[in-house]
Amino acid sequence: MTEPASRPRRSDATRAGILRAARERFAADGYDRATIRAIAADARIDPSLVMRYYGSKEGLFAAAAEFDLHLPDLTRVPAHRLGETLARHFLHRWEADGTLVALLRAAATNPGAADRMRGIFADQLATAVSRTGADPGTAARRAGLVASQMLGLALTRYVIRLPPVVELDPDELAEWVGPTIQRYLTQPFTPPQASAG
Amino acid sequence: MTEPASRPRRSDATRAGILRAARERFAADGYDRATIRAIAADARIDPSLVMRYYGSKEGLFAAAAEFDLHLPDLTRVPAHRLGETLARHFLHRWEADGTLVALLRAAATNPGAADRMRGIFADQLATAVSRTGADPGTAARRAGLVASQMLGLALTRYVIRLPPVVELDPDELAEWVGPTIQRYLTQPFTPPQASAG
DNA sequence: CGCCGATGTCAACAAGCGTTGGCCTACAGT
DNA sequence: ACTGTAGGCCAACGCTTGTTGACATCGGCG
Repeated sequence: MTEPASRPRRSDATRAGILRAARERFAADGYDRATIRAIAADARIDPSLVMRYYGSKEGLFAAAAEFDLHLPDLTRVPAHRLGETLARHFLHRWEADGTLVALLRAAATNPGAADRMRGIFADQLATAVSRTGADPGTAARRAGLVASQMLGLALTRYVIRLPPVVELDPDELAEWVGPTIQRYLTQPFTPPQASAG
Repeated sequence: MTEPASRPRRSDATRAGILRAARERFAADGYDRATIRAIAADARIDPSLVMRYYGSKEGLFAAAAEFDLHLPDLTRVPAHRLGETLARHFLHRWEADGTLVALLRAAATNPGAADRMRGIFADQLATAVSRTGADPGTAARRAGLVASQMLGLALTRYVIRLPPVVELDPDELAEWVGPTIQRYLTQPFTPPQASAG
């Protein structure tokens, strides 16, 4: 299946350039406002080449929005540090790679992007959470709650840029958010609703 | 300033219809994909009327994205129930009015919408938080953390539609998220980093 | 050299967009 | 009944978009 590296095609650099420009544009502008023409201009090639190599704008986005959370093996993390570990990992990952921001911006208006976002969190986050030893019946919900906080952080910090969230540095954010994640992962379901009356 | 109600203009119904259709379209499609033509079709009028009444697409959005969180007076809420109260209020408010979702979707790609979002949280949420008796020096950061969780919930539930977050009902969500908000509002800053070293 | 596929450019297409100005219609004031 | 005006529709504009197909250029191979 994997072709032998015998023929490093001369166009590989062009392909890669298009992909890099596409990621930047999608991250900065979202799916609709990022135009093929602008991406091609950034990569200093003709727009029609984008079509040749990626078929369509949708195809280009699909290639540009490939994203791996690179989640660590949570079975090797002490149970009481799961929250902090995850929070730190997410922040570190996002600061280094804008792809998630591109995907997030696009997911707000593009159904395909939203679908891919759901896939990432089902395949990667929910899977990792289910390996923490959490009750399998609750793992998906716990992963959803974790996603709500971590994506909310990405949204307010990188997309909407709420000043207080932008100004806090990653370490401070992890200290605040870590315990939240920890509780979503470990607190028993149906919490004491004692005072209900 | 406020004109006497002497002249209930015949076009008021049209204006309102445009606004209603605009809110729905902006909420469903975001700023770019929501077209004036589609909004006009929903309201069963001609696209040019939208221009007559709201000047431009930007103007229409500005009118459609007017949003009041209607936050309760937090000084009247017992200190230990602030988190639960706020979480419940947000969820209730969003289930009833799609305007915030419209603003959220648009804010992902439209700078003006993001600006308005920042304004809402500075003017309404940060103000309310600062009245809880929190240290004025930390109130803005606390409000930012609250926003990160609540907007993350809105994002995953209404925009990306992560299944586990969609399936939980508002009461369950409030039980999970309430304590998070409570901690963001009340936990002292520079939390004990005892175990370091 | 002469061929040929891979690589890249150019010009144009049809469609959709926000926006504009002219024209028709109905109603209030006299 | 006549007229002015507010409310509404229609057709078109200029522009940008994704996408396409014809044409140029390069680089290895006979």
